Formats: sequence, structure tokens, C-alpha cells
Amino acid sequence: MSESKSTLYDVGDGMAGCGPIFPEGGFEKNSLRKQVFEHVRGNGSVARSDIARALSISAGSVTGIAAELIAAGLIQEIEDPDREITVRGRPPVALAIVPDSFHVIGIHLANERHSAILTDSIGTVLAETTHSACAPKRPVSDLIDEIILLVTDLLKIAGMALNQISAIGIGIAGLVDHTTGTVAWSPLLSEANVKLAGTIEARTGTPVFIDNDANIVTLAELWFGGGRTNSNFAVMTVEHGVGMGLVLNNRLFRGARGMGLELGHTKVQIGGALCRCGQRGCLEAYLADYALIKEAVSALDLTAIGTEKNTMERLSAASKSGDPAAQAIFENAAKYLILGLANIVQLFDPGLIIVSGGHIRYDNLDNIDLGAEAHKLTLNSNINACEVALHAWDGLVWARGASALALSAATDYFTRESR
Amino acid sequence: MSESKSTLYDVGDGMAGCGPIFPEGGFEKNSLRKQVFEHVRGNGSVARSDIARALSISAGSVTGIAAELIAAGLIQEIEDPDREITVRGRPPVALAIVPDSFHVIGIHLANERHSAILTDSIGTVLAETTHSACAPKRPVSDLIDEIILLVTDLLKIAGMALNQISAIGIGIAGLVDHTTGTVAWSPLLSEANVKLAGTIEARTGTPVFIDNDANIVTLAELWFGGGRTNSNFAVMTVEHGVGMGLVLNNRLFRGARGMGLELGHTKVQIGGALCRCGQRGCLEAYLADYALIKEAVSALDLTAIGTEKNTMERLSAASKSGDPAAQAIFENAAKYLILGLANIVQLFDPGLIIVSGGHIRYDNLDNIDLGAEAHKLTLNSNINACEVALHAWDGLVWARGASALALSAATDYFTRESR
DNA sequence: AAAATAAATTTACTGTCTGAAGTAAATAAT
DNA sequence: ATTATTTACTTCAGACAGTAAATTTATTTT
Repeated sequence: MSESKSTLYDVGDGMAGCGPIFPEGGFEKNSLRKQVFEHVRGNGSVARSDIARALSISAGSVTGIAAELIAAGLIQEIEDPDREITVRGRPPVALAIVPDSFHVIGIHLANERHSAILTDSIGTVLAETTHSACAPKRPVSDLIDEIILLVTDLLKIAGMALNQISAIGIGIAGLVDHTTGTVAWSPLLSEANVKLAGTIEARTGTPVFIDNDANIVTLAELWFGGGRTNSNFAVMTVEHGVGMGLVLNNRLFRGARGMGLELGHTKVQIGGALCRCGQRGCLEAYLADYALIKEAVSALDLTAIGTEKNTMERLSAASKSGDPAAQAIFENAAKYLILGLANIVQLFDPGLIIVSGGHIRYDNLDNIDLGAEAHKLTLNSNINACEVALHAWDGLVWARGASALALSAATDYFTRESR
Repeated sequence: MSESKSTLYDVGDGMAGCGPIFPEGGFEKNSLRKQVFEHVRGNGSVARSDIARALSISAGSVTGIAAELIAAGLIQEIEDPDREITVRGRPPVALAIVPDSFHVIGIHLANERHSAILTDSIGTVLAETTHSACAPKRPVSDLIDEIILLVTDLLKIAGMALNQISAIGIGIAGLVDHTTGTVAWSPLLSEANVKLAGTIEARTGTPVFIDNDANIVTLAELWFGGGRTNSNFAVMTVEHGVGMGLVLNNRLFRGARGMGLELGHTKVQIGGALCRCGQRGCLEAYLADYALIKEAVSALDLTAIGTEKNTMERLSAASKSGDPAAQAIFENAAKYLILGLANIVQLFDPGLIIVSGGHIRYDNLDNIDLGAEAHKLTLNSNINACEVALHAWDGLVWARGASALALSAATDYFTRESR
């Protein structure tokens, strides 16, 4: 601290204004009505006084809002099941969601099979159906027919009519713009920039919401999985491709323009392995199923070529029975998985990353402490290390995530202000 | 679409509740008062009727709010400077910010020098000072003394007293938690987890807000730079280190737990070049000044070793005069810069990335269309390509960004509800 | 039975914002 | 010059969301 340079500026340099220029209004405010409803749903059953304490709102407000929600048939007073503790004072009255106050449908569209579920307002699956799909690329009209078939099938099983459905959520692989309901590109479609949500909405007369694979898996974790108790977490999906989803403050983060978080296509090596997207050095090109299968030539007798799933199982079996080539393939993939985790930590700093995928059922990842390994690749000063959890799912997760998409839309609708 | 599998589920599986469990309230609502103030500030001068239209609020609200803001001395009616057009009807009355309604200080702390500015409520710099710093690591008490010295110097130049300052914003290199005002780690400090904001606040009696280098550069772009008209953009800083900042919906995005966006330490090569953080394969290790200098041995006669800045300038000169080794160094760095850009696009999908840094003054980046090159490395289907802008800044940017930190805090304070 | 205690409700009140009606100040048409 | 038209701004009643405090209700403890 020796020399110092100082100047006195002229006031006003003629520029017009300063600070960010806000384009329009459009700020979301969460009404107490919605907060109360979500708190009841999140906790199963809560008393009015507990809600007031938890949300830091006045007891009077809770009474009024609860009365409205009860009148609307959305919640009800119930006998508190686990009430044993004898305390003085008027006993609390537990509130709970009326499960059949509304119903939604969740649909997942994929290469090999479509799945769909019909749930009530707390996400209980009332009916489920799976249709096998074959055509790799089809025109929109065909896909729409497939969707309508799923819906009618589902309604028949549940014994319900379309007008009893409050919303339909659809998850589809590809680049999806949730806000506009358009599919920019999908491996299922021969056309691009398809206004899928609007079209289905017109066909069914029901509000339709779409999102991509990774986001609906993340929603599934948020609504029904390990993310429920975490306000901030990331999901990394490793399957046919590599994707990720991010939850910030209990809300799905969709990037600036709705299409981001393409972790699988971030570059991890200049001029690296060729990815199915045509680029080189994508993370996916080292980690996704098809990348491992490409390498499997050296480990497996590939005279009998099976499905992707079958090949992966054989590769896994080979690794477990000591095949050095198969083991090397998995070891290398694990390295890149850890690299992906480290990059997520470095960029988003979530407290928890859930690694999801059918994949991880047969990978030998159980022996590796992924959290610790990823931590080794991040700034040491990043004191609070990020927890990493593995979650091997069943085939229904996507449909459940899609139903969560519909559920949150329906919740918004039913709890909106001044009904 | 051949076979199909269907099941009917039992209702209720005994789980308690579903959906995200919200920990507490904590939803922010932007009062109209703040929106009006920010709209006036953002546009320089606007009529009440324009505000009502722009924010989609009733004209009556604007009248009331404007009256309050005028009474509080925050805005004023002015003669509209550029009013020429003769339209029918009562002519609008322009509103503008009263510049000296409040003042803030912005401070940047760095290795080689500290800089500080004092601005009015529209960010006009009223006084500026720069102190050279030398100690690479010092105890907190020393740094606090340096900060106090900057403040008193600045006040003396401006002829103002400390109690006339509404807020102080501080930018410092390292890992900073803005919400708690603590510096987890900094190259300037010998101690870790320093509650810097609180301490300065206690010493000055003025609200203090801190953030890291990359975030205050991003704020500078948002408030005074190319980001003003963009609601969503990313900033990539290339200087001594590599950092990034992200603006979503006109707000600085700070990651899930306040510490993220460490682009410089994302891994772009397994077992790659050694980074100053001790890891291998960090983007920074291929792109930051010190990384290039390390390589410069082959290009420059390094018998006379100078400062980092000096060495960079010599390296740049060598490249421009045709030295192949120097050129190769810059070409390689450009490759990694493009890779970094591509990864930002892939993950965050901003409409605009501003590449900021002293660096880019002498790099030969003018010949490269960074946007197009980065686009080549992203999913083709990402239709709307991301714009990339270069922004070579002067030494004041950091202090200006820090002042923006203080300005937004002061704005919140003065436009808060029920004053 | 009376006292204590906690839950739920009611009531009166506050602050924010809107919508409709009214006022002000300019230009255009007659 | 007078009137119509247009646009900007103001005023004010009222809808709403929410709170705080008093009151009622239901239960346990003494």
C-alpha cells in the first residue's frame, strides 16, 4: 500500500438510465392458498396450527384458506391416525388431501416402449399401461395416434372418462421447450419443431404439458423420490444417453431459454471420442450405453448381436466374472461418470446429486465412493462436499415424472387465487 | 405398437404425502413500488402512462406510487428533453430518478491493486480511487484496514461523510458466500471463512454486501454494460483465472448453495494439465494467463522475467510478429475458450455470452467468429445459436460491479413496502 | 368442578392494487 | 373562436390478501 491514484469524476455522462431493463411484469407470487395446499400434500396430514407455524403465517389465514380448500373439495378434516400424545389444550384437527379431488395422466414416450399412468391428486397410481413401440422415426400424426391410444386404454382400465382428467403430462426424449410445448427435435419424430402439447390439447380438450426425459426423471425424484426432502439437488441420468436435471428451491430449473442442462454433450476432451450427435469429445461418448457397447467388441464374442439392454447385461456379466477388457471398459466409464459429477458440483454446487439409470444396476459402482471421488476433482475449498446417491429405478419412473408435471399444473389451477 | 401390458393398481400405498416438501416460506414478491422505481431508473425518463403500459398495472397505481416516491425524494418530475412529437391529448410528464437521493460505494480488492468508486443512485461515478496492494496473503485485520483506508480516501475526494453512504459493495477474488457475507477462501487472505461483510458493517455502520470477482463483473455487465437489454446472459471472464457469471431473468444466478459456476475448474481432460488449484485437467489450466505464461518459455527469451501482465504483452507481441510458438500458444488457448463457451451453451443455454477480460485485448481473437465456432461444438438442433460478444474492460469494471451490488441493496431498502 | 392450555374461529383492521369515473391539457375540426 | 377528440393524470370506492388480537371450543390436569 504505497502510491495511490485518485480522480474526481464529472457528474452525469449523458447516458439514459442504468440498471437492468425489465421487459415486462411477470413475477410469480405464491399465494398462501397454494402454499397451504402443498404443505398439506407434502406432509400427508397436518393440523391448521402446524401449518401456521411451518409457513409463518397467521392462524386466522389458515382457517380461512382451509375452509376454502375444504369447500372446493381439495382437502378434508381427518381423524389423526398417529395421535397418542396427551397434551393439554384443544386437540388439533388433522387436514389431508382428498385423493380423488382430481386426476391426471402421465405419459412417457420412448424408442422401445411407451408407458402411461393415471394417478389421483396425491400421485397414487390408479392405472398403468405399457405399449411397445417400434418405429424409430415417425410423423407427428402417428405419434399423436399412439398417445391417444395410450390415453383411451388407460381410461378404460381406470373406468374413467376423459373429462375427469385435469391435466396430461408427457415426457419425451429430445429437445423440448416446456414453456411453448414444442418438441424442437426428438429421436421419435421425423419432423422438427412440433407443437405437440397444443395438438394433444386440441384433441383431448385437456391441458397438456411436455418436458424432456431428464427433466421428468428429475421431477419424479422431486415428487416421489430422494429429492423430496431436498430443496436443491441435481439428477444425473446415465442410460442410452447422458442427461441431467436440476432442482433449485423446490423448482425445476430449465436454463435460461428452456433448453439447457445437456450435460451429455458438454465436451470433456478436445477432439475426443465420436458421439452419436456428430461431435467429438462429448461426455456421453464415454459414458452412455451405446459408447460402452461400441467398446465391447474387444470384450465380448459379438457373433450374436442382441439388443442394447442384452449386450449391456452380457458386458456386465463378463466384467463380474473377471474379464479384464470388460472391467477396463467399466472402469473407464466410471472415471468419466466421476468427471461429470465433479463438473456438476463445480458449476451448480448442489448439496446432493442423484445418479439415476438402469445402467447402474449392473455397473460395479457399488465399490466406489462416487461422492468422495468427485470431491477429489473439485476445489478443495469447496468445504461442504456434495452427497452422491445412486438410484436404480424401475420402468415406471418416467411416467411418474410426467404425472408430476401434470400434478403441479393441476395444483396451480385448483389453488389459483380468486376462483 | 403390437402387444400391450396393463395393470390396475391398488389405491393408496401407505406413504405419507407426496410432492416436494417446502421447508419454509421465503418467496420473494416484487412490490410495484420497486418495479416502478426500477423501470424509471432503467429507462432514464418515462411518463406515468408509459410505466402503466409497460408494467401492465393500472394508471391509478402508478399515480399513487409515483407520489410516494416523489415524496420520499427518490424520483422527480422533469421537463421531457426529447419531446417534439405533437400528438393529440394531454402531454405526458416525464419522471426521472433524483440522482443524489442516495449514494453508495463499490470496492474491488485484488492482488495487485484495490479500486473503489463512490456513485449516486443512478450509478454515476462521483469519485474514484486506486490503492496499490502488495501483500499476497494477509490476516483479515490488515485487509479491513485497507478497506477503511479506501473508504475514507473516497469520502474525502467526494467531500462526503460516511453516514451519507447507503450501502457498500465489495468484490473480492475467491470463494464468497454472498448470502452470509463470508469469504470461504481468498488469495488475499491468510485466514479462511472470514465474516467480512459483518465486520466492515460493524466498523462503518453501513450495510455491506460482498461477492466474488466473476459475479461483480457480471453485475457490471447487467447494470452498465451489454447485458442491460438482455434478461438472460452469461459472462465468461478470462484473466488471471477463468470464471463465469450468469444472469437469469435480470437476476444474478448464484447456484444452489451460493457457490457454483466455477467454470475455470470444470474438467476438460482426464489427467490433463496441472492447474494452480492442484487438480488436473481444469479448463483454467489451458486458458488462464498463468497457464499461457507457463507455456511461454518456448516462445520468449525468459532471461528477463517481468510481471504477469508484462509477460502476456510480450507473448502477444511475439504472436503478432509471427512467432510460431507464441501463435500456437494462443491458438490452443482459443480452442479451449471455444470449448468453454460451448459447454456454457450446452448447460445454460443463454442467448448471449459476453467474454470479458483484459486478456482479450491482445489475443488474436478478432479473427475468429467465436459464436460460430462454439456453435459447431454444440447440438445442431439447438436452433437459436448463442451470440458471443467480446468485451475488453477498463480497470474500473470491478468497482462498478461492486457498486451495482450496493445499488441494488439500497434500491431494495428505499423501495421496500410500508415505510 | 375449576383451572390451565392449546387449537380453531371470528372480528376488526391494514396495505396493495384495480377499475371506473372524473379532471386536465393538449390538438383537430368546424 | 368554439367544440370535439384524444391522451394523461387523479381520485376514490372497493376487492383481496393477509395480520393481530379477542373469543370460542375442546381437552387435560388438579
